[in-house]
Amino acid sequence: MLLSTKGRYGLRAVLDLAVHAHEETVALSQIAERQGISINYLEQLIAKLKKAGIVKGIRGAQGGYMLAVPAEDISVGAILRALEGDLSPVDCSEVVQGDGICSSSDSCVTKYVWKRISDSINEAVDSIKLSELVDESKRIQSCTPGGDTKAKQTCG
Amino acid sequence: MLLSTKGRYGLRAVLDLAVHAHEETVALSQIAERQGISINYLEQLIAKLKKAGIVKGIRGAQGGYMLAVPAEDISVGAILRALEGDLSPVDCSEVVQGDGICSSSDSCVTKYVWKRISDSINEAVDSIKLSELVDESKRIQSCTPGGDTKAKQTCG
DNA sequence: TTATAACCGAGTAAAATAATAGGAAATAAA
DNA sequence: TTTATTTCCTATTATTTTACTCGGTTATAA
Repeated sequence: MLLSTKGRYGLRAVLDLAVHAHEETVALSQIAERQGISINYLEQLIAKLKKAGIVKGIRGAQGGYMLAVPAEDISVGAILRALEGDLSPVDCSEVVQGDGICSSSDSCVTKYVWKRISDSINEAVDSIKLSELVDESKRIQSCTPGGDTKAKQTCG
Repeated sequence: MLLSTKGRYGLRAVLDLAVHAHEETVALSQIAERQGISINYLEQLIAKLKKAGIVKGIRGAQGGYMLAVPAEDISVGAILRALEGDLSPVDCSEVVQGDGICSSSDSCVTKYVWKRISDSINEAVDSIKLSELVDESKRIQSCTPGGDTKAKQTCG
């Protein structure tokens, strides 16, 4: 459980928003209900996403949220970092810097380990775009109208 | 900070143990002092490593710990998993299973994301063997006898 | 016999997480 | 202009996890 509910709920919320992007705006209450997340808590998560420039809010009646940029331009990495902070396995000071020179030789070796893990995670999350998840999500939905999960053959 | 002190201290402790493996056994008190970790806390970490078959303890006076298997056969992944538990970003039930069929289509898409992150992390940590870290550690030590960190040129 | 050191389980303080709560400000619609 | 809606903002709180501490028991070399 390396990720907290912030990242887990938050990604689902953004995906929900992206899937329903054809509507003008999507109210938090709708996302909260669909995803089964407390609206008050979701409010805090969306605030982080807003700050990171991933979503934007429209205030007032009939207001709501929408993506600030196209889904193609949003990576899962950007979303998760906005919600969870840096995805490094340890804090920044413990990750070896670019020049590869460590101040403390004692923990220098483990720093390389943290760097390799860190790079690996970031590479993985940055390679996934929100648009991919939207496409996949729509594909799955179209296969199971009304919750019919029998049609696995053509939709697996 | 995806990893807790368990994984961070623990890896350093195992590395310390591996580096000093030429001695018969290494007492926890020695590792604790060298690494600046509370001996009582370290005791709990080493218990996990012992349970995982990574180290073994020799009881009694002049006892201590040693690697249970050669350093070549121990991956950083095994060490971190022993200490931190599963390195998955979310709990097991939220990671898509092998057959690629999800029960809940709603969160199915995010499960693929967790799986990709999970695979990426495990691939990274499993590819690093403890013996590599030992070699690297000895190389650095030999470059800086008495803490001389000026000899970066030949040792970078 | 004694010193040493692993082994074991319970407890505890601090921090982080996961919320809850209550209101202020903006805006569309009536 | 009023009202309903919805974002926006800050503070508080309950729960959980983390990071230890403490006090002992058991095994064994000297």
